[in-house]
Amino acid sequence: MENYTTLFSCSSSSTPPVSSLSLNMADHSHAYNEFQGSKSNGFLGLMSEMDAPVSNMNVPHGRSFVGSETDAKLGKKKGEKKIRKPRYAFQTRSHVDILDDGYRWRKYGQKAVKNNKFPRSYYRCTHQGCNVKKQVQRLTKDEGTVLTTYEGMHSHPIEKSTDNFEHILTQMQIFTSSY
DNA sequence: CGGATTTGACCAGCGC
DNA sequence: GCGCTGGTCAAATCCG
Repeated sequence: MENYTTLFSCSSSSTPPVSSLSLNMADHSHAYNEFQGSKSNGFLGLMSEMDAPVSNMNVPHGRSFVGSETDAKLGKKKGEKKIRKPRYAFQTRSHVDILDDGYRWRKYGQKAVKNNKFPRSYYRCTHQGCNVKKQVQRLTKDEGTVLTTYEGMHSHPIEKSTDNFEHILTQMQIFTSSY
């Protein structure tokens, strides 16, 4: 699991506690049955999908990971204001958009995107002072895959048990920003 | 009754 | 300069 953490840190050289992320993920107890019970097959099948080529996502090519992110568009103001936070994209094989990672999210928007016939949902962490955002979008190509993009870092302990999240992680294909 | 969703409006950046 | 697109706000609504 450490390797995932490494991936996270790469683009966030300037971003603070990468440790918190890994910590949060490692911090768990158990709520596994939740997934085993209702969504069962979803993640199991994912494992096999795992080594399958990820090509068909909207990531341009090659540069699927490593923080190249930032800059690009968003003409910076005067040299430092609009620094875009690194974003971490997870492509997950699941039939449910709601991937509960243990944090409490409040939906604040939904938008239809041009290349997807499915809308993209915008969520924000409800914890006070924690403005971590994430957006969930489902791939047109196969609706069984959702792309979750996290932006920012949680500055507080996780709110519910996430034993399952660790499992999900091991079965996810991880990318970082740049698309 | 309080907090979470929904949904259309609004806004800013970018390409043409 | 205009229109398109992505991202956010906020009022109305829903639900426990």
